[in-house]
Parts: sequence; structure tokens; C-alpha cells
Amino acid sequence: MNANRSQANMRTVKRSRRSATSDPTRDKLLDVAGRIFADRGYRAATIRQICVAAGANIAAVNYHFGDKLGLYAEVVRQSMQAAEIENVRNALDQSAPPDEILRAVIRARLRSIGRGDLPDWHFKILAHELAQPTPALQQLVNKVGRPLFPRLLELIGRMIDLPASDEKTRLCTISVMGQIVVYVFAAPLLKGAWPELKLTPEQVDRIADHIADFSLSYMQNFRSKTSARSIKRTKRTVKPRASK
Amino acid sequence: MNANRSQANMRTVKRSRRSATSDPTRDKLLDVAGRIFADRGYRAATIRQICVAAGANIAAVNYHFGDKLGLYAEVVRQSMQAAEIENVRNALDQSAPPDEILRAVIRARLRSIGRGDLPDWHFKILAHELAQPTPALQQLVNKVGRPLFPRLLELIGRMIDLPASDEKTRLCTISVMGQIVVYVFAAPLLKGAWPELKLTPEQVDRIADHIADFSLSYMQNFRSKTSARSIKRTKRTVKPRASK
DNA sequence: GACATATTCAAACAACTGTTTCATACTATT
DNA sequence: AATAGTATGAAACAGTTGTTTGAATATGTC
Repeated sequence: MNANRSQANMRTVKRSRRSATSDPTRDKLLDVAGRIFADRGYRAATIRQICVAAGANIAAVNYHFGDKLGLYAEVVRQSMQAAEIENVRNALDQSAPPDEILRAVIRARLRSIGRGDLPDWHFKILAHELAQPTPALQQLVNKVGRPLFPRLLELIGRMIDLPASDEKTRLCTISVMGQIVVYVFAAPLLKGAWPELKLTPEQVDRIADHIADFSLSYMQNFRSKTSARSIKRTKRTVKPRASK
Repeated sequence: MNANRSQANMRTVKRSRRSATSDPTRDKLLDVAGRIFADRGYRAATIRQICVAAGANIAAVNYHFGDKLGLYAEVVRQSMQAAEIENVRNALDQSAPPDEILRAVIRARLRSIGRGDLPDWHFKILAHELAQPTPALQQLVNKVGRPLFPRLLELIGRMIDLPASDEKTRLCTISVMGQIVVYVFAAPLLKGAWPELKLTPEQVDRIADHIADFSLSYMQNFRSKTSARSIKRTKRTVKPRASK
């Protein structure tokens, strides 16, 4: 009963100027809200906090965004337009050998973590959404997961000579993804167990290279093993590897 | 101003019977609270929800645990005494070749996810804590991360013939951990991109074997590469691999 | 049975939440 | 200068939260 009101209740006032003049308080509100939502989560963040931090009145968020969820949705929408996703997409698009493409993707994805300026939001908000979803989770999944995951599947499938739908392809893709996202989701744990972890640009690149090496080792070996048999299995969900 | 009251404010009534008779409403409260805290998180879960679900009065949690945080702390404490951690510890203790130990650890850790009965709590609560920490996070880190992570470091260090403190050892350990925890933290994302993911016991074991194979490939190769040089580098944070 | 203690209950408390209201200031067009 | 539309302000609203209260009930002890 709270979600569907977020668009309907918004005054039809702002539509006209949406793209015209950039309202300073609206922008400030979005900027501050992004930071606060990112580290407190949707529910724990209060619009009073946000408005005070933005130097705006409490009614401002309601005036500019309809309600709290409207502000949050806009924050999520905007945080995903940030350059990071484009970087990964560009890395996927280049016409290089698959191994190098994967390495570039890993590096692009990981680099966007080390910087504390902007795109950090995206991951933190995603972490919050995964822990306790809001109506914006679907939006996040569709805009981020949907277009990127299949392409990664395809790339890795090409590397191990299996269709993207094969279970092995999915397992390898998740293995790569897991090594990356653990640095976001489990950051507090890692800091506790590894105080020297600083995520400087140099260390981030070293981590990215490690993940690439770590993953490529298995995948290259897998490809050579199966291609040695000179059997091309195209059927879905087939275990080409002798189990056990 | 809320945290430190949780012990002080608790009535000294319950101490005497703590280990004597198992209070049924207290147990029911803990059981229900575990489930609710696990999937709503500490903040979003309300004690009214918990008490209604447990068939107890709203004042019961205050009477038995002092306040909400006291109940939560007890839930966290209890959820970590569950068998899962012991399973991993047992897997680490057996006197088998390191490769098989690692495989057993991965399997033990992953199996405790597939079951929806009890130990699932532990991971879900951990995910919530990582997203938005409470005073119980430190407790979680100390009880779980502290005793287990160094042992994993040591095991993997032995496998790749490097000290546990070496950066490469840490990177490999995190790579293994990341592949496991992604199935907990990013579960909604995976379900969205891979609907067939059902986490049946068979599939869980297949996933565990994949992670083991995926990881061992690099680590065995790494060991043979470095030992071929017959150079034992014991200095910390050394890159044994030719960069780029 | 009388008594003290342990536990449950319904009701209320104070604090905080998102949201709304309506008056006021601002800004640009006529 | 007058006016309509835009933006901000202070205050209050209704709902939910964790917590407390004090009476009522159960439980065991003498």
C-alpha cells in the first residue's frame, strides 16, 4: 500500500522542468541521499537525516520525488547510469582474445570498487537490496544482471567450448563473479582478517590479475582437456567431466 | 545509548534458572526470532512480529532478554553454536592430503547452505550484518572469522608452498571463499539469472566439486611452477608471477 | 491454605517514522 | 506593478516502533 502510491502521489508539477534547469536542491538531495542510502540502507535511512544533510526542508523530498521510495528509486536509477557499467560493457565489446576480454572485465569491475567517490554506491546499495529487498530490487536485477550476465556466460562458454546454457559454463561464471563480489559484500570481514587490505589502485589491479589468473588456469585446462577428446557436445546440462 | 543498556537493564531474575529448566516460551521466542531476524534483519524485524509468531506477549522479550538487542545477541550466539562450524572445523582437522581437506571444507561449508532447516540462519544473519552492522557484528567476526580464516590461510599456504601471511596466499583464500559465499549473498541475483538453480543436495555437491576443481587447478599449477624454480621465497608480499 | 516468587497479560508510554498541510517567499511573465 | 506558478518553511498528523508499567495468574515452598 506504500509502493504504488509513489508515482501516483507525486505532484505533476516537476515533469515540465525535469530536463530543463537542474534544480540545485533536487540535485543536492539526490547526492546526499545516495550516500546515506548506500551505507544505512533504504529502511534505516530517514528522510530527516537526508534533508538535514542536504540543507533542505523535510517536505522537500515529498515535493521533488513524491515520497521516500520515489527518491530511492531515482537514486538507484541514477547510480546505475554511472560509468562503471559502461566500462564493463566496453570491456566486453572489444575484439580481443577471450582471455584478455575476461581479464579486462574483471579489472573494470574491480576498479569501480576501489574508488570511494561515486560508483561505490551501486555496490553498497546492491548489497543492501540483496540482504533486504525493496521494490527497487527488480529494477536493479533487470538493469544490471539481465544485460550483463548472459554476455559473461557467452564469453566464458566460448572460452571453455561449451554452450552458455551448460551447467559448467554457469558454474565457471559464478566462480568468477564470486571472487569479485566478495570484496564488496564481505569487506568488513576481510578488513578484520587482513588489515593490510587497502584497495589502493595498485593493489586492486594486483587482485584483478590474480582473479584472472586463478580463473583462467582452470578454464584453459578444461578446454584443452575436452578438445583433446575432439568431441563437441552441444546438448544442455551435460557433465563433460568424469564425475569424482 | 541503546547498546550498553542491553545487559544493564536486563533483570537479574533469569540468571539463576539459565541452565536449569528450559523455559518453553523463552525457547520458542529464540526459535522464532532466529527465523525472523534472519530474513528481515535486525532493524526491520519487530518484536511484535516475533512475539505474535511465538504466541507470547509483547513484554516477554523484555522480560526474558532485557531488550531487543539482548534477544538478537542471544540468537546470534546460539546460531553460531550450530553444527555447521563444527563440521568445517572437523573437515579442517582430518589428516588427509591438503587437496582433499580443502575439498571437504568447501563441501561442508556449501552443504550447510542447501538445507533450509536451521543453519541457514547463520549465513543470512551474517549477510544482514555485513550490509548494516549492529553491535553483534564484532561478536560474529570474532567467533566465526577469527578462528576459521587463519586455519584456511595456513592450509592453502601449505598447498601453494607459501607462508600464510603472503599476499598470494590471502588472494587464493579469498578466491575460494568468494566462490562459496556468492551462493548466499547473491542468491536472488543467481535465481534471476539461473532459474534451474535449486540447491538440491546433488546439485550442491556438484557445485562444491566444481569450486574445488576450479581452485585446485590454479593452486596445483602454481605450486609446480614455483617449486620447479626450486626457489623458496619466504619474504612477504612478493609477486612470484611475472606481471603482465 | 498462605505465602513468595516467577511468569504472563493488556494497556499505555515516549520517541521516531513518513507524510501532509497551509502559509510564506521567490521568480518570471504580462 | 500585478499575478500565476514554483519552491521553501514550520508545524502538525497518523502510524509504528521499542519499552515500561502494574495488575493478574501460575508455580512451587513452607
